Amino acid sequence: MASKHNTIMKDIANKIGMSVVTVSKALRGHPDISHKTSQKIKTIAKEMGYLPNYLARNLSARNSNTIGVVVPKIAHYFFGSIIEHIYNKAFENEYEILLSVSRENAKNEIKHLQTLMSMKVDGIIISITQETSDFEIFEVVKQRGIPLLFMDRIPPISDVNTVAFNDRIGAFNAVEQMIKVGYVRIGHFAGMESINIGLQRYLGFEDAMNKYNIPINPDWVMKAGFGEDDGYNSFMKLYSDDNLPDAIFTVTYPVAIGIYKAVKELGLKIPEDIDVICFGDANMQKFLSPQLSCIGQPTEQIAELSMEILLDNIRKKQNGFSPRNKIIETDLILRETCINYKNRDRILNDVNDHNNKHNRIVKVQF
Amino acid sequence: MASKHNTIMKDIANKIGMSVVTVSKALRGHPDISHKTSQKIKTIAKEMGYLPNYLARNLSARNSNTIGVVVPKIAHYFFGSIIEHIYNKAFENEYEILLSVSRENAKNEIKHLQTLMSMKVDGIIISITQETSDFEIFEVVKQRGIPLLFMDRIPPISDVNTVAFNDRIGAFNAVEQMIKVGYVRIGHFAGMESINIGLQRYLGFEDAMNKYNIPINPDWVMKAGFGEDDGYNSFMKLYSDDNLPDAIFTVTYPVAIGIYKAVKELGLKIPEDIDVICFGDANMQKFLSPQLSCIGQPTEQIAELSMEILLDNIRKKQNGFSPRNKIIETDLILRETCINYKNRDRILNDVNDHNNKHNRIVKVQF
DNA sequence: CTGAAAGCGCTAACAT
DNA sequence: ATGTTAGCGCTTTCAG
Repeated sequence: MASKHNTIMKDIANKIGMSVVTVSKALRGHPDISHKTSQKIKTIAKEMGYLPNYLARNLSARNSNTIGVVVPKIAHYFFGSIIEHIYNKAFENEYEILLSVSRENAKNEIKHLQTLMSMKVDGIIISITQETSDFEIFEVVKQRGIPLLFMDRIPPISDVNTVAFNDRIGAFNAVEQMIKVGYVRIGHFAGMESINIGLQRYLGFEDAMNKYNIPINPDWVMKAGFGEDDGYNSFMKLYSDDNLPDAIFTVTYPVAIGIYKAVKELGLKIPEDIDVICFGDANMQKFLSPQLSCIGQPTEQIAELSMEILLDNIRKKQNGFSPRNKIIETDLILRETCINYKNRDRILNDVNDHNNKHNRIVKVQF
Repeated sequence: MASKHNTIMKDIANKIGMSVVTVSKALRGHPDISHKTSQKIKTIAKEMGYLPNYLARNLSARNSNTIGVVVPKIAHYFFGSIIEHIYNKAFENEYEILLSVSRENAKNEIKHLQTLMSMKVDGIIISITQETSDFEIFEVVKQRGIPLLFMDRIPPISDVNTVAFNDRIGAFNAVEQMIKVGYVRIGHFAGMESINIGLQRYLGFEDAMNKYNIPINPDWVMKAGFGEDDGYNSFMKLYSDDNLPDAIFTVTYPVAIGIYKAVKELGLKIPEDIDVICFGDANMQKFLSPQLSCIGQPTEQIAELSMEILLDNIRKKQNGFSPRNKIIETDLILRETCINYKNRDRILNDVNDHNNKHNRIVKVQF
């Protein structure tokens, strides 16, 4: 530290002939100190370019005014957007954010959580990776008394704060939309079931299919990951098996993008050859051709609510705080996919077929 | 801290009847300690769920093994991608990343820089906001002896590390491509000139126009920001003035997206009514319709090089380190825009006109 | 209103 | 090979 300029409290204290304690108190606006000396000290501090040493401050004060955030990805509209909102909320409340990116890797996730604990953050907001299956680390966090909140991606453990979207209803709405448009041959590119968003979205899909008495073709339910590659590969698989459904509901928008990519390569057309709707909105979807319809997740809402609950937990953790679990509703955003029959005749045939076989009426809106 | 489980070194020391110092050394693999006791201590530490307190460690060791990163945005492919690569590099080198997002706000930027200094980071990588015009804070960082590196967005100050793309040549290549395709009526949606990427890309535009002796129409040079809104508004302005060029080179891809949006709303067509090429690549561009051609920036390269230089600076700062300035070349990525004439006859007329007037030959490749 | 004493958890320098 | 001493910069008692 060969720097000219690294004022500490002691320097200020020496300069004005007072003690370090007085300086410390004055700088923090402690009522002990008279307004006059307080002002004087603050002025001098500014003149001398004083900056507090948070390591020392936090070590001694045993709180850091810092909250840790762990997300699986960052080059991704959903998380990018959430993080910006978390920052805003943190700023308002004079908290710092320590951001970690696990890159969908459970080992990284553990490492990051340990680091955050070692940095003595006041609380943690986390969206777990798609592969997280060992939940012990979360127990450790809890046992250490660090307020913890799971956001969007939630592990099956109890007694923790959670804020999630209503994935099941959202998925249901998407699939119901497909059915209302007239589709019967419906596929679902799903995520892992080990994670809530994978499972719940699958269940929503199932709910809708069941409600309309449409049998689920297991060949068309591809359980993979949440990424573009997963969508691409799943689609290619079905295509090469010559076993394409008419429309696909995807668990995330990158998966849908993967389908767009495959479709483009294969010289197919959306929605004529295959129609698509996805869970999750992103800025770019309205620029796709055709514009991708989706289930929109209000990211600002999840970010703000998560922060509010966590901050509340931090403030009240001494006097007993019971974990809260919140669900946020999603929006059905209709753009240019899954809004129209793609092949009136074939669909009519399919539907008639289906209705004959299943003694159940699917209405088609043309 | 009403937690059951917050082992500190002292607890370990007590348990095995040794001193805290021995534990500290053992845990860090200090050669002082015999392999045997070292192993023993490590085992016990693990059993007791010991996690180091970084605040204490860093306060006493006066280095934090942490580097601060400040970026203007995060819900943005370019920065998202860079950050992921920075994380990878940091991991390899056992560094932590403290990530701050300024949200294009110079005040936030200053605040974040102060926080990072207060947190005693070992070094800082920063991409400044589009509005940063007061560079004093960077001097403060330098004076404090904290290694500093500017990445991509660089202020006009000397004696600091910088890693940037060759914006001028990149822009030149984009505009030359437009000219080769046959455009003469070329506009540029530029950024602020106060920041290097704004200025350099403008200069590259100018270089190309000059090389081919095409006069620059100042009405078509819109100097605004780097966002989608800027592109949208600029385009709407030109449109409502009934003064559209044939093709536009944009300073960033969000600006181009803004044009796509305006074009869609106005019922115009790309590239028939207006052609576009932009600086900066993003995952989504190949899904736009038409696919947007651009100048690609190798994000992995800039991230890795930045980290390497910064780490080198950190290691050598005691024994004198001279700031390094690196330039990375860009790629011209041709997709579906600016690859073809949009109106052969008109362009031929334009070009003939132009050649007659300027005694210079622009070749059109049909 | 101000300050002296003690300590946060850890590490570096110097013994032993 | 292990321990003692001192201190990182700050905050929290508790006396004055």
